[in-house]
Amino acid sequence: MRLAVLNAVHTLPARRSAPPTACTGPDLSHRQLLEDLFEDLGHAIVCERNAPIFDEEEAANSVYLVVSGTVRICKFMEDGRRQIGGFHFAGDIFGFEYGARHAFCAEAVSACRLLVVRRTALMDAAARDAELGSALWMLANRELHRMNEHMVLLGRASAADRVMAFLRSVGERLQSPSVVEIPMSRQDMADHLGLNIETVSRMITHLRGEGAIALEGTRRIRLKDAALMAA
Amino acid sequence: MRLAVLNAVHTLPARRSAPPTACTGPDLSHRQLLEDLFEDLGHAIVCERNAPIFDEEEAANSVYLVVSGTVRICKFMEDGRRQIGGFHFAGDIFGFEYGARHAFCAEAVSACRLLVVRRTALMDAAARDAELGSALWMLANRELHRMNEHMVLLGRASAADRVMAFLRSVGERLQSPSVVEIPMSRQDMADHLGLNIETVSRMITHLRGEGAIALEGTRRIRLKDAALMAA
DNA sequence: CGGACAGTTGAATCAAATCAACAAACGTGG
DNA sequence: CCACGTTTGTTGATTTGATTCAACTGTCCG
Repeated sequence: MRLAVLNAVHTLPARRSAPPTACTGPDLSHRQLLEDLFEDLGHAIVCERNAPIFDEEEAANSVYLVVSGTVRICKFMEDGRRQIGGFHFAGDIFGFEYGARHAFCAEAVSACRLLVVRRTALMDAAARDAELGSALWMLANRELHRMNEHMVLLGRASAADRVMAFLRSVGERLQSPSVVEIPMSRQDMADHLGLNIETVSRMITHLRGEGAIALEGTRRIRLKDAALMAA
Repeated sequence: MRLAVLNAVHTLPARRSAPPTACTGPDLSHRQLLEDLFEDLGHAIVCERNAPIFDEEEAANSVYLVVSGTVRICKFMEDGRRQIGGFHFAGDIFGFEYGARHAFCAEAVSACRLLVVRRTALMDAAARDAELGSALWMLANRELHRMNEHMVLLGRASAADRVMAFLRSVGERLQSPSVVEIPMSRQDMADHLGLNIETVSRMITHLRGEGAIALEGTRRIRLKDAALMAA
């Protein structure tokens, strides 16, 4: 039942400039350290919209840094339903694994530029450089933190709360808290929030009716102050 | 709305023997390394049932290794509802944080013995010893992995599937896959699975009716072969 | 212009929550 | 060891929020 997507990943020369919309969180120096490392050790790839980056069960050989674009981490069930565990935006790192194989797959939500390093190279570098090890450590913990928050949402929140919280979180992570340019489809949102597409759509309509948000296009949403306060 | 619990954490002399029911996962050597470290650097504490170990917002100064007993990681919402992010059993480590403060609280599900080390001591040791750093790394990734699985459950699974998956997972982690001695209450299960207590109870009754499980007491459940296969 | 997606809206259905009672297990003190 | 109160777990009736099924609208792109 999985969507057929074009596998179109081409290599590109690595570039030196920092990603434009990165750097969420307090550890700017750590993040810079990691970006430098990816630029030194890694190579760049470009993925077009919906291209797979790695599949579930695939050998987990590489780790990825998002330069631009958005990536989704997902898992498919037998019946074709999909759960999106999270999204990664510019500056985020994804793809490290506990085991030798990926437990989830990664796909490009929008066209993406990524930097890729071999997992072994990263681990070696981390073993030599304590600062780097600590940066990776912070990153994993931040991810744990994000997931914990999301579990609360999935376990306890109403459909409207899930959608609102999602919009807020995307706004923060893309560094534009009041006008959010959503890179993913309603279906992606639904699969992330444990809802179905119709419910997501209805909740957006409902939040608009309440005056919590305003639509400036289906993928461009303005969050009203009141809604931002209630965080 | 939070339950009033007795704060009764006493110090105990450290002990050398390995925890009896530990060691899930392939990294036995890493786990041993961490346990040795906790015994060298840490001190032992005992918590009685329902005692808080740390609270949300509390400074995240320490990291904990479960010697025996069960710990729950939870978050409370304004309306008093609770989401349990996960449980920790003998051999598990919990309490590291991305920020300076805990984002969640930890409580003893049953009477517990824990080993505690200062976060700074652990980080220093990890900075000196690459092997140790890598062990911590593995641990965080395993936790990410577990959370991802749980998010799929919360987002997409029916009540019956959640309960069944939970019983299987507890069985595995306690190393008794077919007869599971559940250490937590139905309410704890409900708050972990994003269900309410009545639904958990009904699903257990339902699974019993289906022949997937058999009750040997409310907290002692036998998982039938068929149910174990369907993993 | 027309076909394919992506998103919205409506009506009917259903799974889980809620409200309410009851039963079983536990622990404490007589 | 048993009586009693408290906590924990189960079951039933009803309600409700989200899903499902279905139709329709808007938008992008050849």
